[in-house]
Amino acid sequence: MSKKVRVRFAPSPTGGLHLGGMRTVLYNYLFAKKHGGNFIVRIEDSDQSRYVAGAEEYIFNCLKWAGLEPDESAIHGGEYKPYRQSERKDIYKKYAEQLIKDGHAYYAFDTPEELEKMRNDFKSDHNHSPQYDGLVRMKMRNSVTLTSEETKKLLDEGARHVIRIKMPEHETVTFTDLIRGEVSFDTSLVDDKVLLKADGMPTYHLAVVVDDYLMKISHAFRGEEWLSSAPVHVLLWKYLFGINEMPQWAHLPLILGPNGKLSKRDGAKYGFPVFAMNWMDPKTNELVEGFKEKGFLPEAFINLLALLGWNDGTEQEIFSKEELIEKFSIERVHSGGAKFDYEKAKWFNHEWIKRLQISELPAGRQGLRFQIEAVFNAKGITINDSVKFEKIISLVKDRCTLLTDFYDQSYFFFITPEKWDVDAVKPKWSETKKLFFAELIRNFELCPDWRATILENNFKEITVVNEIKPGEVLLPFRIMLVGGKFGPGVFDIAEILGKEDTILRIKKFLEII
RNA sequence: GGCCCGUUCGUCUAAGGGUUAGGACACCACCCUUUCACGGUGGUGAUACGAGUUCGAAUCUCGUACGGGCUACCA
Repeated sequence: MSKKVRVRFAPSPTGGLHLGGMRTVLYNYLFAKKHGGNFIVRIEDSDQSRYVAGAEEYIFNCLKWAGLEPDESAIHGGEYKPYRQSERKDIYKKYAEQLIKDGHAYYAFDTPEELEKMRNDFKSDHNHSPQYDGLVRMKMRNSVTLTSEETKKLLDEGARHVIRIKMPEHETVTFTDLIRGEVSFDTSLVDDKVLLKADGMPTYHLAVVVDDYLMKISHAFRGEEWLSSAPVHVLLWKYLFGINEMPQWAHLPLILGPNGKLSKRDGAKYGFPVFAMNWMDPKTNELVEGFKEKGFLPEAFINLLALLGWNDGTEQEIFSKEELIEKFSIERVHSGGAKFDYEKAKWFNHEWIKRLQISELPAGRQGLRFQIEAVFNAKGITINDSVKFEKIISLVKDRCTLLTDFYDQSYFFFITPEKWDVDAVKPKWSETKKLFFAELIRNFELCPDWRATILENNFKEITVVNEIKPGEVLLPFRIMLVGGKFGPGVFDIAEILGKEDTILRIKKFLEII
Protein backbone atom coordinates (compact mmCIF):
# COMPACT_ATOMS: atom_id res chain seq x y z
CA MET A 1 0.00 0.00 0.00
CA SER A 2 2.97 2.28 0.51
CA LYS A 3 3.86 1.76 -3.14
CA LYS A 4 4.58 5.06 -4.83
CA VAL A 5 2.01 6.22 -7.33
CA ARG A 6 3.27 5.78 -10.87
CA VAL A 7 0.75 6.12 -13.64
CA ARG A 8 1.33 5.18 -17.21
CA PHE A 9 0.08 6.31 -20.56
CA ALA A 10 0.96 4.35 -23.68
CA PRO A 11 0.18 6.07 -26.94
CA SER A 12 0.60 4.40 -30.25
CA PRO A 13 2.37 6.56 -32.83
CA THR A 14 -0.11 5.93 -35.57
CA GLY A 15 -1.51 9.40 -36.17
CA GLY A 16 -2.92 12.42 -34.40
CA LEU A 17 -3.73 12.63 -30.72
CA HIS A 18 -7.47 12.97 -30.38
CA LEU A 19 -9.67 14.21 -27.57
CA GLY A 20 -10.10 10.82 -25.96
CA GLY A 21 -6.37 10.21 -25.92
CA MET A 22 -5.67 13.61 -24.49
CA ARG A 23 -8.24 13.14 -21.76
CA THR A 24 -6.66 9.82 -20.85
CA VAL A 25 -3.30 11.59 -20.56
CA LEU A 26 -4.87 14.31 -18.48
CA TYR A 27 -6.50 11.98 -15.97
CA ASN A 28 -3.31 9.96 -15.67
CA TYR A 29 -1.33 13.13 -15.18
CA LEU A 30 -3.71 14.67 -12.64
CA PHE A 31 -3.85 11.52 -10.59
CA ALA A 32 -0.07 11.15 -10.55
CA LYS A 33 0.51 14.77 -9.55
CA LYS A 34 -2.22 14.72 -6.96
CA HIS A 35 -0.51 11.87 -5.18
CA GLY A 36 2.97 13.17 -5.66
CA GLY A 37 3.77 10.35 -8.04
CA ASN A 38 5.31 10.01 -11.47
CA PHE A 39 3.65 10.20 -14.84
CA ILE A 40 5.21 7.82 -17.31
CA VAL A 41 4.78 7.63 -21.06
CA ARG A 42 5.63 4.39 -22.77
CA ILE A 43 5.43 4.16 -26.53
CA GLU A 44 3.48 1.41 -28.26
CA ASP A 45 5.41 1.14 -31.47
CA SER A 46 5.45 -2.59 -31.96
CA ASP A 47 3.30 -2.56 -35.05
CA GLN A 48 5.68 -1.18 -37.62
CA SER A 49 3.12 -1.37 -40.40
CA ARG A 50 0.92 1.14 -38.60
CA TYR A 51 3.72 3.29 -37.27
CA VAL A 52 3.76 6.74 -38.82
CA ALA A 53 7.01 8.66 -39.05
CA GLY A 54 7.04 11.75 -36.88
CA ALA A 55 4.06 10.66 -34.85
CA GLU A 56 6.03 10.02 -31.69
CA GLU A 57 7.53 13.50 -31.71
CA TYR A 58 4.09 14.88 -32.47
CA ILE A 59 2.63 13.17 -29.41
CA PHE A 60 5.22 14.72 -27.14
CA ASN A 61 4.66 18.13 -28.70
CA CYS A 62 0.97 17.83 -27.88
CA LEU A 63 1.76 16.91 -24.28
CA LYS A 64 4.18 19.82 -24.05
CA TRP A 65 1.66 22.28 -25.42
CA ALA A 66 -0.99 21.11 -22.98
CA GLY A 67 1.48 21.28 -20.11
CA LEU A 68 1.28 17.55 -19.39
CA GLU A 69 4.87 16.54 -19.82
CA PRO A 70 5.79 13.15 -18.41
CA ASP A 71 8.36 12.56 -15.73
CA GLU A 72 9.71 9.54 -17.56
CA SER A 73 9.58 8.61 -21.23
CA ALA A 74 11.73 7.72 -24.19
CA ILE A 75 12.49 11.37 -24.78
CA HIS A 76 12.58 12.63 -21.21
CA GLY A 77 14.59 9.76 -19.87
CA GLY A 78 14.06 7.84 -16.66
CA GLU A 79 15.13 4.95 -14.57
CA TYR A 80 13.27 2.22 -16.38
CA LYS A 81 14.42 2.71 -19.93
CA PRO A 82 13.91 1.85 -22.68
CA TYR A 83 10.35 3.13 -22.96
CA ARG A 84 9.72 2.12 -26.54
CA GLN A 85 8.18 -1.28 -26.98
CA SER A 86 10.29 -2.03 -30.03
CA GLU A 87 13.43 -1.65 -27.91
CA ARG A 88 12.32 -4.21 -25.34
CA LYS A 89 11.76 -7.26 -27.55
CA ASP A 90 14.05 -9.56 -25.58
CA ILE A 91 12.28 -8.82 -22.35
CA TYR A 92 8.89 -9.84 -23.69
CA LYS A 93 10.27 -13.01 -25.25
CA LYS A 94 11.65 -14.10 -21.90
CA TYR A 95 8.29 -13.74 -20.17
CA ALA A 96 6.40 -15.37 -23.03
CA GLU A 97 8.62 -18.40 -22.77
CA GLN A 98 8.21 -18.56 -19.05
CA LEU A 99 4.45 -18.72 -19.60
CA ILE A 100 4.91 -21.67 -21.93
CA LYS A 101 7.10 -23.42 -19.42
CA ASP A 102 4.44 -22.96 -16.78
CA GLY A 103 1.72 -24.26 -19.09
CA HIS A 104 -0.15 -20.97 -19.44
CA ALA A 105 0.77 -20.38 -23.07
CA TYR A 106 1.68 -22.37 -26.17
CA TYR A 107 3.28 -22.10 -29.58
CA ALA A 108 0.87 -21.81 -32.50
CA PHE A 109 2.06 -22.49 -36.04
CA ASP A 110 -1.12 -21.65 -37.91
CA THR A 111 -0.65 -19.53 -40.99
CA PRO A 112 -2.86 -16.51 -41.64
CA GLU A 113 -4.57 -18.58 -44.34
CA GLU A 114 -5.31 -21.38 -41.91
CA LEU A 115 -6.73 -18.88 -39.45
CA GLU A 116 -8.92 -17.36 -42.09
CA LYS A 117 -10.14 -20.80 -43.12
CA MET A 118 -10.94 -21.59 -39.50
CA ARG A 119 -12.97 -18.39 -39.17
CA ASN A 120 -14.90 -19.20 -42.30
CA ASP A 121 -15.50 -22.82 -41.39
CA PHE A 122 -16.80 -22.06 -37.94
CA LYS A 123 -18.77 -18.99 -38.89
CA SER A 124 -22.53 -19.27 -38.42
CA ASP A 125 -25.57 -17.20 -37.51
CA HIS A 126 -24.97 -18.40 -34.02
CA ASN A 127 -21.34 -17.29 -34.06
CA HIS A 128 -20.45 -14.25 -36.15
CA SER A 129 -16.76 -14.26 -35.51
CA PRO A 130 -15.28 -17.52 -34.29
CA GLN A 131 -12.46 -17.16 -31.83
CA TYR A 132 -9.30 -19.12 -31.29
CA ASP A 133 -10.66 -20.50 -28.04
CA GLY A 134 -10.42 -23.62 -25.95
CA LEU A 135 -12.46 -25.61 -28.46
CA VAL A 136 -10.85 -24.37 -31.65
CA ARG A 137 -7.42 -24.70 -30.10
CA MET A 138 -7.69 -28.48 -30.27
CA LYS A 139 -8.24 -28.41 -34.01
CA MET A 140 -5.29 -26.20 -34.92
CA ARG A 141 -1.57 -26.67 -35.31
CA ASN A 142 0.00 -25.76 -32.02
CA SER A 143 2.07 -27.17 -29.22
CA VAL A 144 -1.08 -28.35 -27.48
CA THR A 145 -2.20 -30.61 -30.32
CA LEU A 146 1.24 -31.49 -31.64
CA THR A 147 3.57 -33.88 -29.84
CA SER A 148 6.56 -32.33 -28.17
CA GLU A 149 8.83 -33.88 -30.84
CA GLU A 150 6.77 -32.31 -33.61
CA THR A 151 6.82 -28.99 -31.86
CA LYS A 152 10.54 -29.10 -31.28
CA LYS A 153 11.12 -30.01 -34.90
CA LEU A 154 9.07 -27.09 -36.17
CA LEU A 155 10.81 -24.75 -33.80
CA ASP A 156 14.23 -26.01 -34.85
CA GLU A 157 13.30 -25.57 -38.50
CA GLY A 158 12.48 -21.98 -37.72
CA ALA A 159 8.83 -22.33 -38.61
CA ARG A 160 6.92 -19.05 -38.21
CA HIS A 161 4.95 -19.15 -35.01
CA VAL A 162 3.28 -17.04 -32.39
CA ILE A 163 2.80 -17.56 -28.70
CA ARG A 164 -0.77 -17.62 -27.47
CA ILE A 165 -2.16 -17.51 -23.98
CA LYS A 166 -3.99 -20.66 -22.95
CA MET A 167 -7.23 -19.39 -21.54
CA PRO A 168 -8.55 -21.62 -18.78
CA GLU A 169 -11.97 -23.22 -19.07
CA HIS A 170 -14.90 -21.82 -17.14
CA GLU A 171 -13.06 -19.70 -14.71
CA THR A 172 -14.47 -16.41 -13.56
CA VAL A 173 -12.02 -13.56 -13.63
CA THR A 174 -12.98 -10.61 -11.48
CA PHE A 175 -11.25 -7.34 -10.92
CA THR A 176 -12.17 -3.99 -9.48
CA ASP A 177 -12.27 -1.03 -11.78
CA LEU A 178 -11.81 2.31 -10.03
CA ILE A 179 -14.72 3.77 -11.98
CA ARG A 180 -17.03 0.84 -12.58
CA GLY A 181 -16.53 -1.26 -9.52
CA GLU A 182 -16.40 -5.02 -9.81
CA VAL A 183 -16.36 -6.45 -13.34
CA SER A 184 -16.31 -10.16 -14.11
CA PHE A 185 -15.76 -12.32 -17.16
CA ASP A 186 -16.04 -15.99 -17.98
CA THR A 187 -12.68 -17.14 -19.34
CA SER A 188 -14.31 -19.58 -21.74
CA LEU A 189 -15.68 -16.64 -23.66
CA VAL A 190 -12.31 -15.02 -24.17
CA ASP A 191 -10.03 -16.26 -26.94
CA ASP A 192 -6.42 -17.38 -26.79
CA LYS A 193 -4.92 -14.00 -27.53
CA VAL A 194 -1.59 -13.80 -29.30
CA LEU A 195 1.06 -12.65 -26.85
CA LEU A 196 4.16 -12.68 -29.01
CA LYS A 197 3.87 -12.18 -32.74
CA ALA A 198 5.76 -14.08 -35.44
CA ASP A 199 8.13 -11.14 -35.90
CA GLY A 200 9.11 -11.33 -32.24
CA MET A 201 7.18 -8.22 -31.26
CA PRO A 202 4.80 -8.43 -28.33
CA THR A 203 1.13 -7.60 -28.61
CA TYR A 204 -0.29 -4.94 -26.33
CA HIS A 205 -1.51 -7.63 -23.93
CA LEU A 206 1.90 -8.97 -23.07
CA ALA A 207 3.69 -5.64 -23.27
CA VAL A 208 1.33 -3.81 -20.98
CA VAL A 209 1.59 -6.39 -18.24
CA VAL A 210 5.34 -6.88 -18.45
CA ASP A 211 6.08 -3.17 -18.66
CA ASP A 212 3.70 -2.22 -15.88
CA TYR A 213 5.47 -4.71 -13.66
CA LEU A 214 9.00 -3.77 -14.64
CA MET A 215 8.25 -0.05 -14.50
CA LYS A 216 6.49 -0.48 -11.15
CA ILE A 217 3.27 1.09 -12.37
CA SER A 218 0.72 1.47 -9.60
CA HIS A 219 -2.21 2.91 -11.57
CA ALA A 220 -3.18 2.78 -15.22
CA PHE A 221 -6.15 4.52 -16.77
CA ARG A 222 -7.08 3.66 -20.30
CA GLY A 223 -10.02 3.83 -22.70
CA GLU A 224 -13.12 1.70 -22.31
CA GLU A 225 -12.21 -0.18 -25.48
CA TRP A 226 -9.74 -2.14 -23.34
CA LEU A 227 -12.27 -3.37 -20.86
CA SER A 228 -13.04 -6.57 -22.71
CA SER A 229 -9.42 -7.62 -22.87
CA ALA A 230 -8.88 -6.93 -19.19
CA PRO A 231 -9.38 -10.61 -18.22
CA VAL A 232 -6.35 -11.52 -20.35
CA HIS A 233 -4.29 -8.97 -18.48
CA VAL A 234 -5.55 -10.10 -15.11
CA LEU A 235 -4.60 -13.68 -15.92
CA LEU A 236 -1.15 -12.65 -17.12
CA TRP A 237 -0.58 -10.81 -13.86
CA LYS A 238 -1.67 -13.87 -11.95
CA TYR A 239 0.62 -16.19 -13.94
CA LEU A 240 3.65 -13.93 -14.11
CA PHE A 241 3.88 -11.67 -11.11
CA GLY A 242 1.03 -12.44 -8.75
CA ILE A 243 -2.31 -10.71 -8.67
CA ASN A 244 -1.36 -8.54 -5.72
CA GLU A 245 1.22 -6.76 -7.81
CA MET A 246 -1.34 -5.73 -10.40
CA PRO A 247 -1.86 -1.98 -10.80
CA GLN A 248 -5.22 -0.38 -10.14
CA TRP A 249 -7.16 0.14 -13.31
CA ALA A 250 -9.76 2.56 -14.48
CA HIS A 251 -11.45 2.28 -17.82
CA LEU A 252 -12.45 5.70 -19.07
CA PRO A 253 -15.65 6.18 -21.04
CA LEU A 254 -15.36 7.11 -24.66
CA ILE A 255 -15.80 10.60 -26.03
CA LEU A 256 -18.53 10.61 -28.63
CA GLY A 257 -19.02 12.79 -31.68
CA PRO A 258 -22.36 14.16 -32.89
CA ASN A 259 -23.16 10.74 -34.40
CA GLY A 260 -21.61 8.18 -32.13
CA LYS A 261 -17.91 7.57 -31.86
CA LEU A 262 -15.79 10.66 -32.37
CA SER A 263 -13.72 10.32 -35.51
CA LYS A 264 -11.30 12.62 -37.24
CA ARG A 265 -13.84 12.83 -40.04
CA ASP A 266 -16.21 14.55 -37.61
CA GLY A 267 -13.79 17.45 -37.44
CA ALA A 268 -14.00 18.21 -41.13
CA LYS A 269 -17.70 17.45 -41.20
CA TYR A 270 -18.78 19.66 -38.33
CA GLY A 271 -16.00 22.22 -38.36
CA PHE A 272 -14.32 21.56 -35.05
CA PRO A 273 -10.91 20.16 -34.16
CA VAL A 274 -10.57 16.63 -32.83
CA PHE A 275 -6.79 16.55 -32.36
CA ALA A 276 -4.76 18.48 -29.81
CA MET A 277 -2.51 19.90 -32.52
CA ASN A 278 -2.51 19.94 -36.30
CA TRP A 279 -1.68 16.54 -37.68
CA MET A 280 -0.55 16.06 -41.23
CA ASP A 281 -0.60 12.42 -42.19
CA PRO A 282 2.55 11.91 -44.28
CA LYS A 283 0.96 8.97 -46.03
CA THR A 284 -2.17 10.72 -47.22
CA ASN A 285 -1.13 14.38 -46.91
CA GLU A 286 -4.39 14.88 -45.12
CA LEU A 287 -4.38 17.67 -42.56
CA VAL A 288 -6.53 17.40 -39.45
CA GLU A 289 -6.85 20.65 -37.56
CA GLY A 290 -5.81 20.86 -33.92
CA PHE A 291 -7.16 22.77 -30.95
CA LYS A 292 -3.93 24.69 -30.67
CA GLU A 293 -4.03 26.00 -34.21
CA LYS A 294 -7.74 26.65 -34.02
CA GLY A 295 -6.97 29.20 -31.32
CA PHE A 296 -7.47 27.36 -28.04
CA LEU A 297 -5.47 28.15 -24.94
CA PRO A 298 -3.87 25.12 -23.32
CA GLU A 299 -5.49 26.15 -20.02
CA ALA A 300 -8.92 26.03 -21.63
CA PHE A 301 -8.20 22.80 -23.46
CA ILE A 302 -7.25 21.00 -20.27
CA ASN A 303 -10.20 22.49 -18.46
CA LEU A 304 -12.80 21.43 -21.00
CA LEU A 305 -11.27 18.00 -21.32
CA ALA A 306 -11.26 17.43 -17.58
CA LEU A 307 -14.94 18.38 -17.32
CA LEU A 308 -15.92 15.97 -20.08
CA GLY A 309 -16.81 13.18 -17.72
CA TRP A 310 -15.67 14.54 -14.41
CA ASN A 311 -16.67 17.24 -11.93
CA ASP A 312 -15.83 17.96 -8.35
CA GLY A 313 -19.43 17.84 -7.13
CA THR A 314 -19.76 21.60 -6.84
CA GLU A 315 -20.98 23.98 -9.50
CA GLN A 316 -17.50 25.20 -10.35
CA GLU A 317 -16.59 24.76 -13.99
CA ILE A 318 -13.45 26.79 -14.49
CA PHE A 319 -10.41 25.06 -13.06
CA SER A 320 -6.73 25.81 -13.44
CA LYS A 321 -4.35 22.91 -13.78
CA GLU A 322 -3.33 23.35 -10.15
CA GLU A 323 -6.93 23.24 -8.99
CA LEU A 324 -7.58 20.15 -11.10
CA ILE A 325 -4.61 18.41 -9.54
CA GLU A 326 -5.91 19.30 -6.10
CA LYS A 327 -9.53 18.33 -6.69
CA PHE A 328 -9.37 15.48 -9.17
CA SER A 329 -10.52 12.08 -8.06
CA ILE A 330 -10.83 9.09 -10.31
CA GLU A 331 -13.88 7.82 -8.42
CA ARG A 332 -15.85 10.85 -9.57
CA VAL A 333 -15.23 10.09 -13.24
CA HIS A 334 -18.40 9.07 -15.03
CA SER A 335 -18.99 5.63 -16.33
CA GLY A 336 -21.08 6.80 -19.28
CA GLY A 337 -19.66 8.20 -22.50
CA ALA A 338 -19.81 11.94 -23.14
CA LYS A 339 -20.73 13.63 -26.36
CA PHE A 340 -18.33 16.40 -27.29
CA ASP A 341 -19.99 19.81 -27.58
CA TYR A 342 -17.92 22.33 -29.51
CA GLU A 343 -20.03 25.30 -28.39
CA LYS A 344 -19.27 24.54 -24.78
CA ALA A 345 -15.62 24.03 -25.66
CA LYS A 346 -15.49 27.53 -27.11
CA TRP A 347 -17.16 28.90 -24.00
CA PHE A 348 -14.33 27.48 -21.88
CA ASN A 349 -11.80 29.17 -24.13
CA HIS A 350 -13.64 32.47 -23.93
CA GLU A 351 -13.68 32.28 -20.15
CA TRP A 352 -9.94 31.65 -20.09
CA ILE A 353 -9.19 34.48 -22.47
CA LYS A 354 -11.17 36.85 -20.26
CA ARG A 355 -9.44 35.58 -17.16
CA LEU A 356 -5.80 35.50 -18.18
CA GLN A 357 -3.61 38.47 -17.54
CA ILE A 358 -1.93 39.88 -20.62
CA SER A 359 1.38 40.21 -18.92
CA GLU A 360 1.29 36.68 -17.55
CA LEU A 361 4.65 34.97 -17.94
CA PRO A 362 6.03 37.93 -19.84
CA ALA A 363 9.45 36.37 -20.18
CA GLY A 364 8.19 33.02 -21.35
CA ARG A 365 6.81 32.00 -24.68
CA GLN A 366 3.62 30.59 -23.20
CA GLY A 367 1.81 33.66 -21.93
CA LEU A 368 -1.38 34.95 -23.44
CA ARG A 369 0.44 37.92 -24.96
CA PHE A 370 2.87 35.71 -26.78
CA GLN A 371 0.15 33.47 -28.16
CA ILE A 372 -1.78 36.44 -29.49
CA GLU A 373 1.34 37.91 -31.00
CA ALA A 374 1.87 34.62 -32.81
CA VAL A 375 -1.59 34.96 -34.35
CA PHE A 376 -0.62 38.34 -35.77
CA ASN A 377 2.74 37.12 -36.94
CA ALA A 378 1.02 34.32 -38.81
CA LYS A 379 -0.96 36.98 -40.64
CA GLY A 380 2.22 38.83 -41.54
CA ILE A 381 1.94 41.56 -38.91
CA THR A 382 4.93 42.34 -36.71
CA ILE A 383 4.27 43.88 -33.34
CA ASN A 384 6.58 46.83 -32.74
CA ASP A 385 4.81 48.83 -30.08
CA SER A 386 4.39 46.59 -27.08
CA VAL A 387 2.47 49.11 -24.97
CA LYS A 388 0.00 49.76 -27.76
CA PHE A 389 -0.38 46.04 -28.37
CA GLU A 390 -1.28 45.32 -24.77
CA LYS A 391 -3.78 48.17 -24.79
CA ILE A 392 -5.41 46.64 -27.86
CA ILE A 393 -5.55 43.23 -26.23
CA SER A 394 -7.32 44.51 -23.15
CA LEU A 395 -9.73 46.46 -25.30
CA VAL A 396 -10.89 43.50 -27.43
CA LYS A 397 -10.26 40.62 -25.03
CA ASP A 398 -13.89 40.26 -23.95
CA ARG A 399 -15.12 39.79 -27.48
CA CYS A 400 -12.69 37.03 -28.42
CA THR A 401 -13.65 33.38 -28.16
CA LEU A 402 -10.68 31.96 -30.02
CA LEU A 403 -7.16 33.34 -30.11
CA THR A 404 -7.57 33.90 -33.83
CA ASP A 405 -10.46 36.27 -33.08
CA PHE A 406 -7.92 38.80 -31.85
CA TYR A 407 -6.89 39.34 -35.43
CA ASP A 408 -10.44 39.78 -36.70
CA GLN A 409 -11.27 42.08 -33.81
CA SER A 410 -8.26 44.34 -34.08
CA TYR A 411 -6.43 44.03 -37.40
CA PHE A 412 -7.57 47.56 -38.29
CA PHE A 413 -5.18 48.96 -35.72
CA PHE A 414 -2.34 47.69 -37.89
CA ILE A 415 -3.84 47.89 -41.34
CA THR A 416 -5.41 51.12 -42.60
CA PRO A 417 -8.73 50.27 -44.27
CA GLU A 418 -8.66 50.39 -48.04
CA LYS A 419 -12.29 49.44 -48.43
CA TRP A 420 -15.18 50.87 -46.47
CA ASP A 421 -18.76 49.84 -45.97
CA VAL A 422 -19.81 52.83 -48.07
CA ASP A 423 -23.38 51.57 -48.49
CA ALA A 424 -23.97 52.06 -44.78
CA VAL A 425 -23.04 55.74 -45.05
CA LYS A 426 -23.79 56.98 -48.55
CA PRO A 427 -27.60 56.98 -48.59
CA LYS A 428 -27.72 59.34 -45.62
CA TRP A 429 -24.59 61.33 -46.42
CA SER A 430 -25.11 65.11 -46.50
CA GLU A 431 -23.39 68.47 -46.70
CA THR A 432 -23.99 68.96 -42.98
CA LYS A 433 -22.14 65.79 -42.17
CA LYS A 434 -19.30 66.77 -44.44
CA LEU A 435 -18.97 70.07 -42.59
CA PHE A 436 -19.13 68.27 -39.27
CA PHE A 437 -16.16 66.08 -40.07
CA ALA A 438 -14.18 69.02 -41.45
CA GLU A 439 -14.78 70.73 -38.13
CA LEU A 440 -13.86 67.54 -36.28
CA ILE A 441 -10.53 67.36 -38.06
CA ARG A 442 -9.74 70.95 -37.09
CA ASN A 443 -10.69 70.23 -33.51
CA PHE A 444 -8.68 67.00 -33.32
CA GLU A 445 -5.63 68.67 -34.79
CA LEU A 446 -5.64 71.15 -31.93
CA CYS A 447 -6.47 68.59 -29.26
CA PRO A 448 -3.66 68.63 -26.68
CA ASP A 449 -4.73 65.61 -24.66
CA TRP A 450 -5.47 62.61 -26.87
CA ARG A 451 -7.71 60.52 -24.64
CA ALA A 452 -10.94 58.70 -25.42
CA THR A 453 -13.09 60.62 -22.93
CA ILE A 454 -11.83 63.96 -24.16
CA LEU A 455 -12.31 63.00 -27.79
CA GLU A 456 -15.86 61.93 -27.03
CA ASN A 457 -16.63 65.26 -25.33
CA ASN A 458 -15.19 67.26 -28.20
CA PHE A 459 -17.10 65.13 -30.67
CA LYS A 460 -20.40 65.74 -28.88
CA GLU A 461 -19.77 69.46 -28.53
CA ILE A 462 -19.30 69.74 -32.26
CA THR A 463 -22.53 67.87 -32.91
CA VAL A 464 -24.34 70.44 -30.78
CA VAL A 465 -22.76 73.35 -32.62
CA ASN A 466 -23.56 71.82 -35.99
CA GLU A 467 -27.08 70.91 -34.90
CA ILE A 468 -26.65 67.26 -35.74
CA LYS A 469 -27.56 64.19 -33.70
CA PRO A 470 -24.51 62.23 -32.46
CA GLY A 471 -26.15 59.03 -33.66
CA GLU A 472 -26.00 60.24 -37.24
CA VAL A 473 -22.25 60.78 -37.32
CA LEU A 474 -21.09 58.08 -34.93
CA LEU A 475 -21.53 55.27 -37.43
CA PRO A 476 -19.76 57.10 -40.31
CA PHE A 477 -16.94 57.90 -37.89
CA ARG A 478 -16.60 54.24 -37.01
CA ILE A 479 -16.56 53.21 -40.64
CA MET A 480 -13.86 55.78 -41.38
CA LEU A 481 -11.65 54.32 -38.70
CA VAL A 482 -12.18 50.59 -39.11
CA GLY A 483 -13.94 50.13 -42.45
CA GLY A 484 -17.18 48.60 -41.20
CA LYS A 485 -19.82 48.25 -38.54
CA PHE A 486 -17.74 46.42 -35.96
CA GLY A 487 -15.11 46.79 -33.28
CA PRO A 488 -14.95 48.24 -29.77
CA GLY A 489 -15.93 51.78 -28.77
CA VAL A 490 -14.97 54.30 -31.46
CA PHE A 491 -13.27 56.73 -29.14
CA ASP A 492 -11.19 53.97 -27.62
CA ILE A 493 -10.15 53.04 -31.14
CA ALA A 494 -9.25 56.64 -31.92
CA GLU A 495 -7.20 56.94 -28.75
CA ILE A 496 -5.09 53.90 -29.61
CA LEU A 497 -4.81 54.86 -33.26
CA GLY A 498 -3.38 58.22 -32.20
CA LYS A 499 -4.00 61.70 -33.50
CA GLU A 500 -2.17 61.44 -36.78
CA ASP A 501 -3.62 58.14 -37.92
CA THR A 502 -7.16 59.04 -36.85
CA ILE A 503 -7.16 62.29 -38.80
CA LEU A 504 -5.58 60.59 -41.78
CA ARG A 505 -8.32 57.96 -41.88
CA ILE A 506 -11.08 60.58 -41.69
CA LYS A 507 -9.50 62.53 -44.54
CA LYS A 508 -9.02 59.44 -46.66
CA PHE A 509 -12.67 58.54 -46.36
CA LEU A 510 -13.86 62.06 -47.10
CA GLU A 511 -11.98 61.85 -50.39
CA ILE A 512 -13.87 58.83 -51.64
CA ILE A 513 -17.37 59.49 -50.38
C1' G B 1 -24.72 -13.64 -33.03
C1' G B 2 -21.72 -13.83 -28.23
C1' C B 3 -19.55 -11.16 -24.15
C1' C B 4 -18.82 -6.55 -21.54
C1' C B 5 -20.12 -1.43 -20.41
C1' G B 6 -23.60 2.35 -20.28
C1' U B 7 -28.67 5.43 -20.24
C1' U B 8 -31.16 12.57 -15.80
C1' C B 9 -33.19 18.95 -20.08
C1' G B 10 -30.82 19.24 -27.36
C1' U B 11 -25.44 18.86 -24.94
C1' C B 12 -22.04 18.43 -20.34
C1' U B 13 -23.73 17.28 -15.65
C1' A B 14 -25.65 17.76 -9.77
C1' A B 15 -28.79 15.14 -6.49
C1' G B 16 -25.58 8.05 -3.09
C1' G B 17 -34.20 6.41 -0.63
C1' G B 18 -37.67 12.06 1.17
C1' U B 19 -35.33 18.59 -3.28
C1' U B 20 -40.77 22.87 -6.47
C1' A B 21 -35.03 17.26 -9.79
C1' G B 22 -30.01 22.16 -9.17
C1' G B 23 -26.11 24.36 -12.43
C1' A B 24 -23.49 25.29 -17.14
C1' C B 25 -23.47 25.47 -22.77
C1' A B 26 -26.95 26.29 -26.63
C1' C B 27 -31.77 28.55 -27.62
C1' C B 28 -35.70 32.47 -26.69
C1' A B 29 -37.28 37.25 -24.33
C1' C B 30 -36.15 41.72 -21.89
C1' C B 31 -32.33 45.29 -19.95
C1' C B 32 -27.53 47.68 -20.96
C1' U B 33 -25.17 49.51 -25.47
C1' U B 34 -26.12 55.55 -31.08
C1' U B 35 -21.75 49.38 -34.40
C1' C B 36 -20.91 44.32 -33.07
C1' A B 37 -19.90 41.86 -28.88
C1' C B 38 -19.34 41.40 -23.46
C1' G B 39 -22.45 41.75 -19.34
C1' G B 40 -27.26 41.59 -16.38
C1' U B 41 -32.34 39.56 -15.51
C1' G B 42 -35.85 36.00 -16.73
C1' G B 43 -37.86 31.80 -19.65
C1' U B 44 -38.56 27.01 -22.52
C1' G B 45 -36.53 22.22 -21.44
C1' A B 46 -34.85 15.88 -18.43
C1' U B 47 -34.91 11.07 -14.71
C1' A B 48 -35.67 5.57 -21.75
C1' C B 49 -39.80 1.92 -20.75
C1' G B 50 -42.16 -1.93 -17.55
C1' A B 51 -42.38 -4.56 -13.16
C1' G B 52 -40.66 -5.33 -8.08
C1' U B 53 -38.63 -3.79 -2.94
C1' U B 54 -40.25 0.44 0.25
C1' C B 55 -44.57 4.60 3.99
C1' G B 56 -41.61 6.86 0.08
C1' A B 57 -37.39 5.35 -5.95
C1' A B 58 -33.77 9.41 -10.68
C1' U B 59 -31.38 6.73 -6.66
C1' C B 60 -31.90 -0.47 -4.85
C1' U B 61 -33.39 -5.34 -7.84
C1' C B 62 -35.09 -7.74 -12.29
C1' G B 63 -36.73 -7.53 -17.31
C1' U B 64 -37.21 -4.79 -22.02
C1' A B 65 -35.59 -1.10 -25.34
C1' C B 66 -31.84 1.89 -27.07
C1' G B 67 -26.58 3.40 -27.42
C1' G B 68 -21.40 2.07 -27.21
C1' G B 69 -17.10 -1.21 -26.96
C1' C B 70 -14.72 -5.91 -27.91
C1' U B 71 -14.97 -10.31 -30.74
C1' A B 72 -6.94 -9.29 -35.43
C1' C B 73 -0.01 -11.92 -35.53
C1' C B 74 -4.13 -3.19 -34.17
C1' A B 75 -3.41 -0.55 -30.29
